[in-house]
Amino acid sequence: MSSSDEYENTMDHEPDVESEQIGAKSSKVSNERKFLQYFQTASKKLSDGGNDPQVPKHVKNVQPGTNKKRVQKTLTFAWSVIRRFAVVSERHAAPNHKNDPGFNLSKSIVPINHQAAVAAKRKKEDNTLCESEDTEEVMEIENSSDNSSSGNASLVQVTTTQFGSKRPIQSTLNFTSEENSKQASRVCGDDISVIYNKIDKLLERMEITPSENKFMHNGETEAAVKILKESSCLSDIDGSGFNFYPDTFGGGIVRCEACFEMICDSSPALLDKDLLQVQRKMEKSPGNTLGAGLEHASCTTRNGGNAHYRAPIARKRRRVIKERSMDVLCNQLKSALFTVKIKAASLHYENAIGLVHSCGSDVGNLGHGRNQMKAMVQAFECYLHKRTRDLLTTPLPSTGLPPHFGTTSDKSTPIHVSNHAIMILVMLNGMKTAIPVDAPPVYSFSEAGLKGGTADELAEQVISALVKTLKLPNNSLSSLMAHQADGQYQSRMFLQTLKSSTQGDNKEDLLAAHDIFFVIPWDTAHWMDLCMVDIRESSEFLRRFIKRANQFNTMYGRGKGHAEYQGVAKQNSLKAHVTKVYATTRFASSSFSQFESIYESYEALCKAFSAIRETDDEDEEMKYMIKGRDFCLDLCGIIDILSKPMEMMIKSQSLDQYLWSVTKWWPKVKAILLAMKRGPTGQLSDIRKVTVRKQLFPKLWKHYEDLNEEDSVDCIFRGSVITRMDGRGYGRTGRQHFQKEKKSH
DNA sequence: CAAATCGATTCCAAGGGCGT
DNA sequence: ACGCCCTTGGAATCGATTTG
Repeated sequence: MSSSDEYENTMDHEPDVESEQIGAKSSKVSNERKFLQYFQTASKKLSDGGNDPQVPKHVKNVQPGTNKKRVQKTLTFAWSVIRRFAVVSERHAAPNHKNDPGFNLSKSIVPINHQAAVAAKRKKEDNTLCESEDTEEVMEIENSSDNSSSGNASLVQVTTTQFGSKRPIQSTLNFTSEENSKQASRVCGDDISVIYNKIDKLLERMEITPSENKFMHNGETEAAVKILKESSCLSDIDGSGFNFYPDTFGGGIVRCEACFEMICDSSPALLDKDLLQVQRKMEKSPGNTLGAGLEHASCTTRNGGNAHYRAPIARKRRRVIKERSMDVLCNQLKSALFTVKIKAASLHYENAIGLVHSCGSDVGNLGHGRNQMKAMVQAFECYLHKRTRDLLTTPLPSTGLPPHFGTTSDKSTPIHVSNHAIMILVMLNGMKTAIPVDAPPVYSFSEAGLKGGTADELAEQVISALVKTLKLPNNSLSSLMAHQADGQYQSRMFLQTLKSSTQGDNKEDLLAAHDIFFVIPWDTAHWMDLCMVDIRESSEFLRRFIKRANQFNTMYGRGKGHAEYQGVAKQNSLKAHVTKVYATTRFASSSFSQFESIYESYEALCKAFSAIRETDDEDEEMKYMIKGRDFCLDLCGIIDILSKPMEMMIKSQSLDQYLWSVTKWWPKVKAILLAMKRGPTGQLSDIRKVTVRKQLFPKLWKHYEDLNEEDSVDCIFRGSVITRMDGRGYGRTGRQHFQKEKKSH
């Protein structure tokens, strides 16, 4: 956090649940992958207010070996067989282990791949009995609530006492290698009863132990035992706290969930490994057996039952941490989204985190740097692409086909690098929607030289955005119907490349250079803007007029001039629009508003000029430029003439107008323009004898009489009238001129 | 248990935009 | 032209985890 001092006093309400670092915690899973994993849940949580019952399931899915469904189907039979033997074996367990203080719930782990187990056992009997069990090491979670500085639960090894019985209580099965298990699966025998005995012992001990062990005397374990006893098949143990973990050989292991989770959580490296790999990992020496390893992952009553007693506590703690992690992640993702929305640099992600924290929300204690935002933005992007992909590949209910769509693209150079912005145009819930896809850099430099910018390369970029970025399947490309772009894309090469990549080559179409079913329409607005540029550049009249109109912005656009303009307008209670500049690089339609705002506030502008800036100097250019009668006439005329084309241009820019509507608009506009060309009627050489039609030139008509007044002092425009003298440009003001004429008469 | 490695964070500096 | 601010990449540092 860049300004941590500011927020330090709010640290009091930091929950004291644990001291583990919450946030973008690192593990074997890469940062980006983890964000992607979390993002779906997080985004769902964002959307439906956090009441997502799927969350624990999802988190669980990250762990291996929890695929219960498959097992419940295949091994229901096996479990029922085991249960049948249970009654018989009860007699065995009671006398054999009565005086066995070490006998415990660690036997809850029972391999039930029977054939493999039997074979392994047979093989084991050939060898000598394994003595390595006498001293065992139990992995145990250190209670980390007191040493919160490091915070992370660490594994410590505890040497446990020896079993009372000499013979191995749990038949340790030696199929740690794939070869052994393959060999084992070929052998079948009746020693399987040994396995059943283990389960009997387990059940028996679980029943006995609670009375002997205060730690085991909690409702959860008792309930688990009850469920386990009443189970007749594997699916019944659901909810008992024990779970079936399948292995890769079709068998599996019944484990105490809480204890196993505790082990796995404390050693994240185990998460990426499968069952046997976990086993090997947990074995300390190669000589150790699978059974011994399993025991470590089991629920155990050793150490006075402490381990199992702690496991549910640790589990609850983990769940609290997980929930907090989701909260934290949501807050962090919200901050990142906010930063994106305000179009700020990722540095401001840090500021957003600071703000969120200062508002009392939990932001964790990791993942606050701007570098973290990169991964989040990538996750956003991937998610958006997925949503777009789903939209484009899901068949519509009406047609049974995926929706047709179009693309549009344009180049842009914000600073130095030109980017090719590519968007998809598609109907979404009945609304025309433009979805951004990608913006690859146009030009690249390689050993072959400068590359990019040609028509076919641009077309390839469009295709690449669809195929590589969006990962659309190839058959979806045939739904691409059109590409909308400006002049540079109207080349045959672009169409050809795009069409052959999406819909395959069709020579007839290519020869005709167009295909009515695959079109590249030109953006109407761009086309009209080019017309406007042509008109502007070819007309000295317009250029001069724009130069004169820009004077207002120069004078009153900002600073002192702006204040004096606004002040004068307020004093005289006049309308005062903010002046604008006619930007030649921008669309003519956006610059057209300049003329309108001048028209609206011309009186205020002139008043401000007359009041403060105007001098008595007859040669002052400015007063003729902005207060001339010809300027007023031109202003009204230009607004009248251009208003219709500009209206059309603005309409054609909006997304909710169909491109081809312009074909209906243009004849009307053209008719109006032609009618304007015919009138004003009268002798144009003498402006005072020209009549203006109200319908065609509303503004000009409105002010024409005023502007024709010989003494125009009181006209609305309040400009000094300037007449043209002897074709030598602007002479004196109109008033001076008429005064002179009057004198001479 | 120490070294190595990895990841997150912070500090620093260069470069560009923009207002004065 | 100058200075301030923003952005961004890289180096340094710190802490946690893994490995030998």
